[in-house]
Amino acid sequence: MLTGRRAEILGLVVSEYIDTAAPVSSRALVDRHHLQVSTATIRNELARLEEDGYIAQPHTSAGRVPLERGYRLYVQELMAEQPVGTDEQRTIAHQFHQAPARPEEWFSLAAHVLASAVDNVAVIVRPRTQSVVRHLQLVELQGETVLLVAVMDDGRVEQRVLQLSQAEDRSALAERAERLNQRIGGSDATTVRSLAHEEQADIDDVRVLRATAELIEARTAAEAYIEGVRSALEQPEFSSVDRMLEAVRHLQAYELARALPLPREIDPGVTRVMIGTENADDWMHDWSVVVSSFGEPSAPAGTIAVLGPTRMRYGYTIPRVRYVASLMNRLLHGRNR
Amino acid sequence: MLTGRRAEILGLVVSEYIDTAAPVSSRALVDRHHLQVSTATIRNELARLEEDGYIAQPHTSAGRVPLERGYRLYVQELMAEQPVGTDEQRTIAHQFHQAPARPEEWFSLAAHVLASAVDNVAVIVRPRTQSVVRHLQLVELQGETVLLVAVMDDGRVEQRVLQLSQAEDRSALAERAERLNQRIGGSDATTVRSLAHEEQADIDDVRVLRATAELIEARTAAEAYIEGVRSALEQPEFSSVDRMLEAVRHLQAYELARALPLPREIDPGVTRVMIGTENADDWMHDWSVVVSSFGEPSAPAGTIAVLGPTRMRYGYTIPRVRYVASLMNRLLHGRNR
DNA sequence: AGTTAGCACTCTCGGAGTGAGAGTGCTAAT
DNA sequence: ATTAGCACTCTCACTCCGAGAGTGCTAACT
Repeated sequence: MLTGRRAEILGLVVSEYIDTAAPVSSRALVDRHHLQVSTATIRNELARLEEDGYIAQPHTSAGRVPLERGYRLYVQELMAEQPVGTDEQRTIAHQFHQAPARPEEWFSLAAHVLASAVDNVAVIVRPRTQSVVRHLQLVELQGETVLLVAVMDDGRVEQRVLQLSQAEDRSALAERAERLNQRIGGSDATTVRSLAHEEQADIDDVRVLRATAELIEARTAAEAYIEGVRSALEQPEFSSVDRMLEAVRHLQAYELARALPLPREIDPGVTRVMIGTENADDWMHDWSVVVSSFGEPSAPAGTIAVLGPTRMRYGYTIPRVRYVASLMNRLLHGRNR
Repeated sequence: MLTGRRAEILGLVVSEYIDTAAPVSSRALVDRHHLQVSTATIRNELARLEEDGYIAQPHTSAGRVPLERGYRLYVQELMAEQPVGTDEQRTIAHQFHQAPARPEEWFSLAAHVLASAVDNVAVIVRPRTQSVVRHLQLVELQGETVLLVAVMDDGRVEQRVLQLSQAEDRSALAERAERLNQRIGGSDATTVRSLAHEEQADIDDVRVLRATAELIEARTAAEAYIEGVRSALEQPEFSSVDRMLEAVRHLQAYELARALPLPREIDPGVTRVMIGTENADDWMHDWSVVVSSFGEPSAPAGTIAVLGPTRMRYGYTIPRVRYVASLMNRLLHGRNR
C-alpha cells in the first residue's frame, strides 16, 4: 500500500494534470502547493510512483502523467468530491421544472442539463421496455385508412397508420376499439400476437391486433440521447483532427447504447466509474465513463452517463451525475405513478 | 457573357476542383481533358476568368480555385446532372419501404438515407404546423392523474399527463372525451383556448381544453433531423481542428432549423441551391445548401436539405435531394390520406 | 535515514534557412 | 490567335540549431 506522503503526492499529480492537461513536474508541485520539501525529494517519490505503475513520463525530460492505475486509486481513495452547491442545485432543478409535457423530451432535456453541467458528453439510454398495452384507439383518417394509437403502461404512446378491409365510421371504430380493449388490456406483445393468431372471424380485428403487437415492441432498439459532444471535443485531447474524427465517429446513439452497461448491472443509487481499458470497447480505451441508473430499484428504467477523456474532473462529475439521476427518479415517480 | 470556350474551361476548372480539392493548373486541365490547345492558351483564358471574378489563385504560384461567382455559373449553366440510376433508385427506395410505422421516424430515416447517398450533412426540418385537433382521448393512469392524448389532422399525436379535480373511472373519462370531441373537433389552438375561456361549469373540462390547446401548439419549435455530420467532417475543408470545431458547433438542430429557408419559400418540385454568402448566416459563408420542400404544393410540410462545403458535387447532390424529396411526398400522401 | 543542492544529460519545440517543385505571366516568334 | 521559352514567385518539406524544461544521479548535509 502507498505511504501517506506518497499517496498525497499522487493525488496532487492527478488533480494537477486534470487541471492543466500538461505533464506535471516536481517544480510545479512544490510551487503550486507550497510543499515543505525540495523538488529533489519529490522527484524521488515520483520515481517510486513510476516504478509502481501509477504515473509515467511521455519522454525523458517531461513531467509525469497519470496512468490508469493512478486514476483508479485517485477515484477510489484520494480525490475530494465537489458536492453540488445549493445554488447549482437550484439552477439545475429549475431547468427540470420546465420539464416538457411529453415524456420523450424528458430524456433529451436531462442529457442536455447534465452535459452543460459537467462540460462533457452526457448520454441517457432508455433500453427496451417489456411493456404491456393499456389501451388502444382507432381514429378515422380517410376511407379504410385509420390511425391506430396504443397507450402502454409505462406511459409510452405509439401510433401507426393501418388499412382496414372496408371503411367504417367513427362510432363503429370506437366500438371495435372498445371490444378489443376488453380482450387485450394489460397484455404483452406475445399475448396479443397469439390472440391475433386465434382470431378467425374478423379480418380487421386480426390486422389491428397484429399492428398492436408490433407497437408494443416498437422501441426494442434502445434509444440513446446524446448531448455535449461539442464541449467534449473542445478539450485538448482532441486537438488533432484524427482524434476528433475518431470521437465523432463513435459518439453515435446506437453505438453508445450498446457500449454502456445495462441499467440492471448498476445498483440503484450507485455511481460507477469506468476508466480507460475498464471499458469494453477498444475505442473507449482513453475515455472514462461515470454512470448511474435511474428508475425503480426493482426495475431500473435507464442508464445515465457522462463520457469524457480519462483526464476527467471525477470529483466534480460524479456528484452531478448522481444528482441528475436522482432528479430523473423524482420526475418519473412523481409524474408517472 | 462568357464565350463558349471560356465557359467550357470554367466548367472544367470547377469540376476538377470539386474532384481533387486542390487548385487547378493549366497543365492539369490540358492533360486530363486532352485539350487541343497549349497550356499557355489556357493560362490566358484563366487570367481572363480571374479578371472577371470567376476564379482566383490562393497565391502566385498556385493553380486556380473557383470563386462563388464561378460556382454560381457552374450550377446554373455548365454542370451536367448525374441522374439517380435505376439501381440506386432501387437501393434508396428499398430503405424507404422498410419505413417504420411511426411517422416521427420517417424523418430521421429520410435524413439518414439522403446523407449516405451524398456523403454530406442531410437535414430535414419539420416546421411548426398550424394543425387542428382531430380527436382527443383520456386514459386513466392513477386516481385523478390522467393521460391526455390528442390526434391532429396532420397525423401528429401529442400526449401529456394531467391532474383532474377528482378521480373518474374509464367510462366517465371516455364520456367526457367524447363530449369534448363534439365541441372541438377540427378546431385550432386559438379556438380551443377561447372555448376553455368561455367554459364555466366544469373545471375539469377547462383543464382538458387548456392542455389540448397547448398540445396543438406543442411543436411550435421546428424540429430538425440531422444526419451525416461525420461524412461531411471527413472532407478536406475540415482538416484543421478549428474548422472542424466550428462546424460541429453550428450543426445543431435548433440552429439549422432557423438557418434554412421555410418550406413555403421554396416552390414545390424545385431544388434550390445556395452558395456561400447566399446563405444568410455568417458561419455558412463557406457552405453550400441544396434544398427542396416536400408535402402538398398548397401546404408544404417541411424542408429537406443537404449541406456541404462550397466545393460540393452539385451535379450529383441535386438530383438525389430531388429524388428523396419526391419519395417523402409519396410516403406522406400514400400513407396519410 | 531521509533530504537536498548541484550538475550533467536528454528530449522537445519553435524558428531560421534552404532547395526542389509547381505554376504563373510575359515576351517574342509563328 | 496561339505557342514555346523563360524568368520569377511562392509554398512545402526538410534540416539544423539553440533555448528551455525536467529529470536522475552524486555527494554532502542534518
